[in-house]
Amino acid sequence: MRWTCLNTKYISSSSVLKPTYVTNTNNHFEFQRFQHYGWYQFRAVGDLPNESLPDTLHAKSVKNGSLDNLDVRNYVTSLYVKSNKLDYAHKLFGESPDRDVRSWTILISGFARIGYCRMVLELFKQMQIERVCPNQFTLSSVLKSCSSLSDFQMGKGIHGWILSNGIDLDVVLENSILDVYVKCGAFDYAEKFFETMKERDTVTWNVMMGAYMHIGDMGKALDLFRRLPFKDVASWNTIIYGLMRNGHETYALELLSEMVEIGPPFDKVTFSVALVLASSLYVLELGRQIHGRILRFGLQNDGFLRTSLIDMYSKCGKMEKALLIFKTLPLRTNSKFTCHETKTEVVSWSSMVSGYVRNGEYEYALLTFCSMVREQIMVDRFSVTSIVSACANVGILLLGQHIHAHIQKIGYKTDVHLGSSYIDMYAKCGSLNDAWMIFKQTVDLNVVLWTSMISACALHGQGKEAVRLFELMIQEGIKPNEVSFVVVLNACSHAGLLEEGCKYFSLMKEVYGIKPGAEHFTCMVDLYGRAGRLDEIKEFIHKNGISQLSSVWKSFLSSCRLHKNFELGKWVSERLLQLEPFDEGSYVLLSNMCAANHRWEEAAGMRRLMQQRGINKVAGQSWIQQKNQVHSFVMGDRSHPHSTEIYSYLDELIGRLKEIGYSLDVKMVMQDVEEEQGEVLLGYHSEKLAIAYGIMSTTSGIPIRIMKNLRVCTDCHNFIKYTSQLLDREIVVRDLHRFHHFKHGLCSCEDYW
DNA sequence: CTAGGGTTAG
Repeated sequence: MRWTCLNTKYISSSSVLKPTYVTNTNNHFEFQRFQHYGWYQFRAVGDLPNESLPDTLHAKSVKNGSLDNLDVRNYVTSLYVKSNKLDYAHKLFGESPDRDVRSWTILISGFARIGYCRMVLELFKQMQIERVCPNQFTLSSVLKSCSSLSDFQMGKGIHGWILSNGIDLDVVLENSILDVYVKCGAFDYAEKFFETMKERDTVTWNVMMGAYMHIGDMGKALDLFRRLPFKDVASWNTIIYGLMRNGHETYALELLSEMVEIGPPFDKVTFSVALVLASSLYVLELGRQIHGRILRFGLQNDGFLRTSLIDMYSKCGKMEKALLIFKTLPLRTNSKFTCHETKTEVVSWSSMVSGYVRNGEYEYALLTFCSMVREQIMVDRFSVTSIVSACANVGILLLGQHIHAHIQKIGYKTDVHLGSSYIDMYAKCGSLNDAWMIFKQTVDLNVVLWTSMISACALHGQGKEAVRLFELMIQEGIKPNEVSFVVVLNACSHAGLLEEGCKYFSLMKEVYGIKPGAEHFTCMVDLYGRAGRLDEIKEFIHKNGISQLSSVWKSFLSSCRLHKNFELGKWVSERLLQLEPFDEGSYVLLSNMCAANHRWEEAAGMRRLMQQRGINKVAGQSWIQQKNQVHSFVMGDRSHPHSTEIYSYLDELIGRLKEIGYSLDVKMVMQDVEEEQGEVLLGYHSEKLAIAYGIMSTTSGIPIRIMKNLRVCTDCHNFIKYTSQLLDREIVVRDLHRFHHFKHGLCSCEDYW
């Protein structure tokens, strides 16, 4: 986990986030937004010779009275649809005195094409009320929308209706039905239906292949692919994408090159899939080559490929490149876009936002998000989710609340994606209560949501509560996955629950068949270490063959320090330095272990070695938010405008604390600090300065929240405990790994962090 | 006027 100190002056101006769209919580909400940004400002006409044709024709037919004719009206409507003026088409349709199947179909297929599924279903409902019998075209459009929305009931209903009304089923319609079942995850239905199909074409096979890939049955999918008599581009795309999603990137890459040799030429989707493949393999070179091919094919202006490129570069850590691609986005001129292009424009923006978040550049993420709002780009669910996650990592509660309110104003309901981000955000911003509130309010709880909540508890030192939740989750019939186990093992190790931890570790392997990864092993080593079972760690490492994992050795070493086992620590550190000769953490750990055992000479030697090897330590920094400003402090810092007052208040405070039993251990301050080392005397560590400022500048009663980029040292931890007692003040400290809640002289971590 | 394949969460 990496925290960032963010300067809110750039982003806190609340006017920036003023909601600009129509707020409505009913079903038409999406439609209104589309109207607001979408088609009405667009004039592009696709394949029409003259963009004003529908309007001209419309006006003409009104004049000569031919608009009373149903066929003419249908024709004009279809022209509007073609030119992406769906609002006009809809209006004309609504004003019609009579409509036939064709009128409905034109409109429904138009909305289905641009992916506006809710409108399709709404129209279909009206159609039924007016007792108009749908034809095959209508039905397949409606089914497409059902599958996009994963509306199983609706799809099943339509299927039943088709059967009972004796509608002719052709391949296209049958494929649509099959697709609905697959998309809704009803594989038993899909398979049963597949058996009854009269005719099967390439599309049918592709759908089935995709279905097998979706449930992770690679064998069946590959078998099908190999036996397929005719493979089109989509067959290749499906199989390559499926392999990749199932974690077989290398195999996917092999097939991609096979495709180059003997397969059909690439299309847009192939390029897109190939880019995702490059980024999941972290092979920037491959991505570059694909980019080159896209340029050669002249496809660089395709919206979807632009977002894929942005995504690839950002996943490979090249935000500058991503930004270059992003800048090729045509400016909004209100006349050039079609609906489809608007959609990919939105995705480009949200890709940028999530790219910045992924790369830890939260400030840019927030700025981009703000521009998005300002430029009136439709803020979609993706960008909203990303931005919540940016707030989580920035850790400013006020900002998070602000964004939360804004999202609610836009009208997005809290689904699982957003919900888990909210929980994470509130937890990381220090408000466990709000995290709980979101958790309790969300209706469809899935693994990710539960895992977020369990992680939230663990983060705030409530290990036992985390374990209780984990048990509850299993009782509710939710299957934990690998992340859930990382989180629960983490909770166990924080709370010192060795037995439970071991139980879950074997449960994971034996009952859930999850192969432990580096993180699980590290948690286990941590667990043994905190419980003081140092000898068992050696055995554990040997037994599991994990001696190449440096995180395991790091955890081992800090346990040696905790239990002051110098000899063993020495042995461990040799292994660690072999694995990570340039990692600052290893040196810091080692020097601290020496210090903990009063080996001052060796501790100093360690730091000298670091200097010789040119390894720099991250400077300790603490920050506190007051109103719209972030005040940050480093040790011994005098740059703050009120620094004189802060220091004299701190001295006075330390004096008063000493009266109730606090003693400043200079030696400890200088040495036993994991991160901030004692070049400056008297222990003006950054967190003390931040807390002093916090007390001075706020009224009593409200908790003081400070953040630190490193771990808290023992002395400061002590200092804060006494302060919370003396001033009867709640102090919340977020350090590198967790939250400490200080109250009445005690800390939620129970002095074990 | 019609089907299949491509980016969000812990």
